[in-house]
Amino acid sequence: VTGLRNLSPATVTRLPHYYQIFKTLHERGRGYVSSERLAGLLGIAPSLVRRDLVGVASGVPKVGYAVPHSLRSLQEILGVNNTKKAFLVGVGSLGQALLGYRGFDEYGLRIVAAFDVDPAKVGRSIGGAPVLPVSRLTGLVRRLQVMVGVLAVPADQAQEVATMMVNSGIKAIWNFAPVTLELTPEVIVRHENLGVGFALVSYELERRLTPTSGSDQHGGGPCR
Amino acid sequence: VTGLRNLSPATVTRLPHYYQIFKTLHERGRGYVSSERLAGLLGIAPSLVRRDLVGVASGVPKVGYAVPHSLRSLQEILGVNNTKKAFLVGVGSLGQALLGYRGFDEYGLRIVAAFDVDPAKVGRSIGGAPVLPVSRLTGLVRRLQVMVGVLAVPADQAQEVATMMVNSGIKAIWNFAPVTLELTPEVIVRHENLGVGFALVSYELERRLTPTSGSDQHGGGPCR
DNA sequence: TAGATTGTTAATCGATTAACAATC
DNA sequence: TAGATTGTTAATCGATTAACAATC
Repeated sequence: VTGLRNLSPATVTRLPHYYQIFKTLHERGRGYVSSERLAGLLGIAPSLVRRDLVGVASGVPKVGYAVPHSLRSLQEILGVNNTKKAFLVGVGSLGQALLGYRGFDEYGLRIVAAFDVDPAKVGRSIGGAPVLPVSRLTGLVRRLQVMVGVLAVPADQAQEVATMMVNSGIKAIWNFAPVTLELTPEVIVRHENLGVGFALVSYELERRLTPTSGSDQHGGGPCR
Repeated sequence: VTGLRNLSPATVTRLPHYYQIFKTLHERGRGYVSSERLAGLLGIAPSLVRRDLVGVASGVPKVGYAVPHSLRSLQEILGVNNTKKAFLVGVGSLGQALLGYRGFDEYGLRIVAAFDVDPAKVGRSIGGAPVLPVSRLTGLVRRLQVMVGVLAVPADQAQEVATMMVNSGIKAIWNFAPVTLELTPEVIVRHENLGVGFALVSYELERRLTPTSGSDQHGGGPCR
């Protein structure tokens, strides 16, 4: 009931979805929820839900999982006990959307400053983060103990900025630019690719709409 | 070499990453690439790369996969042969970022129109899509044969808009709003949750930075 | 030819499900 | 108490890897 460490990667990917669901249920005033209902919302088996929630929340037989308690527990695991400071580079429309996204704190991401080359953007403050000139990044990473770099620059500048971030001491890069970055293997890189989400939607549409001979119509369950 | 249908879900999730990589390699003028190099970039085994690419591109022993040919083939599988029309609702910062994202076409997503309740936003055109009043959505879905709804509205309006979309005939919802939607099981729903990406970065950081007794330092490979 | 790299199969691994005893 | 739902284990499934023959 402390961190992500002991969980499997598969469980870790589902945790934010559980969080989302518990938050929604909480807002709707539901006090308890069963593994069966959660399973339905996630498109997985109830037993897997119960297993995922070991070490997150304890359920009550015949009643289910207490929504407020589980929600608080998830907040601790994902956010409170797990906060990482980050710099975001590139204050275009995507960068601004990311900065404006209230709720990264809840997942443990604290964007302490944003950077851009455009002097017109420098000086403002978006979503609580000041926008600074990129030239100042290098000097601030170690001083503020920033671990994560969020890359929201155009594709043709991503490699350059990524290299600079890593040289400045950043340990992990969360890349939203549509390019493949080449960095030393010690650096953690995650390429966020919007195409992935849509490819899965598309795949599911094909599967359900193409009338394959004599097979069941749809596999059921949402694709999370 | 036609669609996504015959591929495994796991392969489908990687396809956009392959596409990205091939595009980057193409821009850098590389003519061929080996499964080993691709595997390194994706953090998977070379044999899995070779298996993924069966039905996508054919490699040449001792040479590798032809970059331009593989790229074109991926474009066909993901985009050309697979195009779905979509409506986007909610032209806030995220909605605008999504509309401005050149490259959805390449993944088969064609956003033909955007919708917003704010009259100030209506009438403009962003990323080639006209912004219309939400009231006009229902009448246009069947007329234009729109399959997909992209939800970029605030959380508290998402359920309402989603229900409307489904009643209008939309078959799949790609949801960027931070809420859990409740819809009939025939509807395909994908909840895009930015927390997932960051949770995995965070997980990897913990894994590598926490010095567990006598275990290997880092598992290596990027986390895609 | 020799050697590197593909395509493919069998073995391994991890994740998911089904079943059931424990529990409120 | 009876019944529903959890926690946990064993069985299943699918995805990944390793190995190797085929090929250029």
